[in-house]
Amino acid sequence: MRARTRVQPALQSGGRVAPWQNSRGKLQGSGLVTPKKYPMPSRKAPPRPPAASRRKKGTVDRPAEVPATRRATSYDVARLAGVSQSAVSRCFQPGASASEKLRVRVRRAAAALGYTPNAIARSLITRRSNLIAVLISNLTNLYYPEVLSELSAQATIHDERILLFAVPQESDIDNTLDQVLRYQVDGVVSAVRLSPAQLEAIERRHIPVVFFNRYMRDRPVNSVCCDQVDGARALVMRLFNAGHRRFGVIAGPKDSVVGEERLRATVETLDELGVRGTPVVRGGYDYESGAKGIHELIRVGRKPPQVVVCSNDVMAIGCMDAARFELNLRVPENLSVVGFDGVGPSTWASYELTTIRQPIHRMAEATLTLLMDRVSNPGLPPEKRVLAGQIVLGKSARLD
Amino acid sequence: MRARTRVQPALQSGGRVAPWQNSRGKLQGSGLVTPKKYPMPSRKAPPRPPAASRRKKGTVDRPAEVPATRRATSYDVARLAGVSQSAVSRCFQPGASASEKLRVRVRRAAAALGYTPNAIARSLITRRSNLIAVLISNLTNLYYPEVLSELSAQATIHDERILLFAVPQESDIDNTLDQVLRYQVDGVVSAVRLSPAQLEAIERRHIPVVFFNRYMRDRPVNSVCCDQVDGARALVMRLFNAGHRRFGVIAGPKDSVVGEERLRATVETLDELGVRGTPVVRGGYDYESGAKGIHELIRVGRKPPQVVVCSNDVMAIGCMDAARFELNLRVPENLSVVGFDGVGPSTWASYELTTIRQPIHRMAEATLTLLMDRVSNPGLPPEKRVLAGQIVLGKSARLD
DNA sequence: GGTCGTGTTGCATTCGCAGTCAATTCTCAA
DNA sequence: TTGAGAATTGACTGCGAATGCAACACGACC
Repeated sequence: MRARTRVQPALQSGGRVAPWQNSRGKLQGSGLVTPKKYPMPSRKAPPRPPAASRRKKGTVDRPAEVPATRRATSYDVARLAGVSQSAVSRCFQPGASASEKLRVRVRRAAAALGYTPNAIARSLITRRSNLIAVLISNLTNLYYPEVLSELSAQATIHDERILLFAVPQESDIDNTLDQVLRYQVDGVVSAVRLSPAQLEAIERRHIPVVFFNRYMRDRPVNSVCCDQVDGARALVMRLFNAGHRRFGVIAGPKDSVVGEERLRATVETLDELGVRGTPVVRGGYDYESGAKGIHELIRVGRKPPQVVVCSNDVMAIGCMDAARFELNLRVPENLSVVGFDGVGPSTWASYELTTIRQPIHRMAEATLTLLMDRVSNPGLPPEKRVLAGQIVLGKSARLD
Repeated sequence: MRARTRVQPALQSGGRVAPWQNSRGKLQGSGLVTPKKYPMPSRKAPPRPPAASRRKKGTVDRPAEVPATRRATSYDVARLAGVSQSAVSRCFQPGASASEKLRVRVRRAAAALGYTPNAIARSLITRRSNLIAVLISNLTNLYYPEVLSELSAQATIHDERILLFAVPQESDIDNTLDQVLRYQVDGVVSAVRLSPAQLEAIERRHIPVVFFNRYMRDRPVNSVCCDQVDGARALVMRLFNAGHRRFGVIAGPKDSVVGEERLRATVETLDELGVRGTPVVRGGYDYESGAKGIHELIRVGRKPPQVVVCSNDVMAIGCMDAARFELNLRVPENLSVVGFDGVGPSTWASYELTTIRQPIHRMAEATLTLLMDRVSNPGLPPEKRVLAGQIVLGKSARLD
């Protein structure tokens, strides 16, 4: 039977192995080898079949495949340096036992061959991929880029790489999760909602999960959140104390746990202050939702609101723009608007939003700490860390 | 010789191997094994020493380690399904030869054990990690999140995962690159600048690189760009035809190749139109740069500009805000402002920026096509794809 | 010189899976 | 019923690096 078609023909270095070139670099044969040291190769790599990358017209011993010379392995380095593979391995590990002399020698050989340790192979045996899956949804949502940026910085500190899964909608997460599991990630940071079954699928593999600004209602999970309740509460109180009485709320979708929390905190606080029947409209956390939201609030209420509490900044911005350019209202003179998040554009001069700034840096820090603690110590119980947000007093709301 | 201690005691299911259970699943001994099929285990896994995860007080046969049951491997599945490991492997490969009966049987066993193929191990042997490194700098820059989002979608289409490297400044890329190389990525998409030496380090490992909206001046590389020249040219012409004569430019930093191209195209077009001596100030592509820029332009020119051409949208927005709120100018009546990129906020009602929208979706598509072509066919020569941008006529510039 | 301790290095094995080759079973026509 | 060919399945090896153990080297000290 002829050789089967290769799956990855372009990446194979060639079919056969030269007899002298045992692929493992072990010394074979009966015993006529130098007993002490490895045979010192002439220089560079031992003679190999001519690299097909520079093949000439006639040199076709296989159908059009472009083998490209194999990447150097620790065996190659070992051979060139005249040491064992283990020695090479140890030279690239921080804590391993190896003399300075050896290290120099090995590093020189490695440099000559352009050797870089293969993290894939290392992961296989150490059972540590140094990979963290980050699940994130609306990258275009202004809030997430900063989160991702901070998570990345923190991951680097913990010597982890980020495997990014930008899930398009909050849909088809199952396929994504399958990939997450295949890659043997050390941990998962999820800024998207996971069903209990999905979470279980991950935990069944003993992979720790930390939710970012999100948690699950009916089950203890690791999570890092900004304090929605306190923030919303403080903001509402200030607005109330400044004399506002007619409130309106532009909330997020119902399936957003933290969004609901912001909403609940807002309404409850108003309740305590004796303000009832505040109209609430739903949005999708995007600009258009904010614009539509203010129109709707005006439509449903008996009198237009004096202040609109939005569940995030982008909606607040949409609300402000619509109020100014479509409703001819002045902000904050005729209408106060507050947001939540403290994203970059909230500070732009056109908006100067009054909002709750999330401590994203510290949240990312906490997230990775929580996660890595659980990587090295799988027995730790779930933990929720709630960090206080910071009120930013902009000019979008009249606060006396 | 007694059995050696295992390499990863914490992750092993137990110290000893049952006589029938050769660690590799090989049948050993002279020949007294069932010739046809593998011994069907009672149910689930074969009898093992009690999992130490639920160890009791007395059951300490190893020092306090938290083993946590090992993840299921293809051998475990094979044993449970009563087939060989190869069979299991084939059942999880799309094209492989396996009967429907076998597939069903294996999948059932896999489900029972919660088995997921180990992509790390697979990569080791196939020499394909299905990982793509994406190097990106200012994630907070409004433009990049959308890029990342689109790249991610495209990567998924090509069955690749994204290994994200969000490099803090344009600094210490060398360490980052080292990690890129270690992870045996199939390819690299770089939205950051690389030095020739850095690029060479990657190409030496035969890893294809595609630059995103960027290229190298003195050396052919794969790159996908938006047409800076045509875009800038068209925009300037329209502005000129609308009667503008006094231009000002807020450009990017000098080391941004595409930024320089935008600048050069702008200045050259103006030159052709007979407009000379246009003042140019430099910014860092951020909001504050735009604000500072307009002040500076007014300071350096004899007369204030009628129109400011900014090298990106965020600076244009900063410029507009400063013009309106600090200089009391009306946009576009007293000052026209144009940007470049077409990021989300450019369409907000407060700005309605006139800009060149980059076709990010198609750029991402082209990027991955270019890259994957070179993964499967390393011999392909470098290629540069330039896609036309689209003029967005907002209200930030008077265009008659 | 001998003994012990410390530090360095090599050997052999292992991680989980894919692919090769050979053996076996199945299919269908003669 | 048999044989040829196709389809399916299994045994075995190796991808590249890490690591327990053993062997060795070197020095200090008695």
